[in-house]
Amino acid sequence: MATRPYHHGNLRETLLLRAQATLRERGAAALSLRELAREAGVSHAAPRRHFPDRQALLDALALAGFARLGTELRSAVAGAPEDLLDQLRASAHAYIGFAAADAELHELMFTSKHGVHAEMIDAAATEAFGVLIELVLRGQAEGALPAGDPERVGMLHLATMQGIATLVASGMIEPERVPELVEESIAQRLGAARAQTQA
Amino acid sequence: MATRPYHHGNLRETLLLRAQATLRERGAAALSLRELAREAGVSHAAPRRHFPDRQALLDALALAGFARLGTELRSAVAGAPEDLLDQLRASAHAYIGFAAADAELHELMFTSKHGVHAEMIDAAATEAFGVLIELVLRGQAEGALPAGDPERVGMLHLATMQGIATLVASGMIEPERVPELVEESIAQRLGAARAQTQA
DNA sequence: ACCTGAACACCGTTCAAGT
DNA sequence: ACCTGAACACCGTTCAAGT
Repeated sequence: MATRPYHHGNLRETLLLRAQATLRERGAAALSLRELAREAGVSHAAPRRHFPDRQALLDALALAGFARLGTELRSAVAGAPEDLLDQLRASAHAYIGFAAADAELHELMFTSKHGVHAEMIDAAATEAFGVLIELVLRGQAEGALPAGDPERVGMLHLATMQGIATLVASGMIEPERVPELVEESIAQRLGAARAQTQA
Repeated sequence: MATRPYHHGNLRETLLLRAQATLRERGAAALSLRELAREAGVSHAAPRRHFPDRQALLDALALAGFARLGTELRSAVAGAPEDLLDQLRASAHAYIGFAAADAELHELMFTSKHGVHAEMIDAAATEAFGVLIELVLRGQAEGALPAGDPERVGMLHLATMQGIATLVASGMIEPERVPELVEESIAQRLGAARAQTQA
């Protein structure tokens, strides 16, 4: 019979995987280092080598969340037709869908107090949102989106997606209404660009 | 010498007030029913009459938050010139300012799991956002804002404010950049309306 | 109607000690 | 380098009992 070795060998990943499942199923409040340790079959103090405290675990979850969000945004855009409109739409639904499917994770990703890891998480977020910013840049180059500081126009678009996602998660927007909100948002930006070029 | 009476007489309000301060100063994670009870000079089980569990306290805080947000939005609009643009600007900054000054409360207000009190909180949110929706309606009547389902146009505006607020709170938007984002947002909506009427 | 006190089962965090 | 076990100080929640 194989006895469990003293060194787990893969504890960090094991803890992180279980934590992701718990977060999704029972929320961030239900996350406990001790319970995760129990589930991994190690002592309650073992996680400490990998996550010095509870916040470190939450931050690691947020970080992994941004990595996955980035992947999903990229593949949504890659899977859509070449058309700018289709890609804007696809990325919007990918973003809002991510937040709806993993509301607790999404909340964690945008919480105000990451403390020590704030910089790392900010960098991951910037990386994840890179696709959206690129899309906006392309739209501006085509004259389809409003001109002006690309960072500003991109951030505004991002904020709108973020806002819709949060309002859906908090129950203030019914999921069925998401498509028309996305359409309205895109239509208004295109309209604003048209008004600019006609001025 | 006056001895503390057996009945506190005002325990619920006392707990709520202290909780608001703690939330602002040390965050939601630091909120403990036992500590609040200690600070109020009652036994640790006393809060139970007023807040059956911790979530009930958090929900009460969210509810009070929406009430205050509604007040601040209304007074911001009331304090601005008659001009639609000025009022849109004023309400936007009031909203984002509220979230910046009370990031933890704002987070709590839009969390995904209010559970039992979700309906009550939704109603409070709708009430608080009433002013914004009225503003949008007026803008549509003047032809200054895009036409179409007022709920949709209003929700989109709301979502944008919400998104900017969240991104500021999470450190992804520097506070100094808020004014230009607000201006860009308003300008794009006005532009979209112009493009509509010219079509 | 409102509050107390004891009890239960959980936490996060720390640290000397083991492998 | 990684994990254990005991210890400490905290929780939320429950409930019989007091005023």
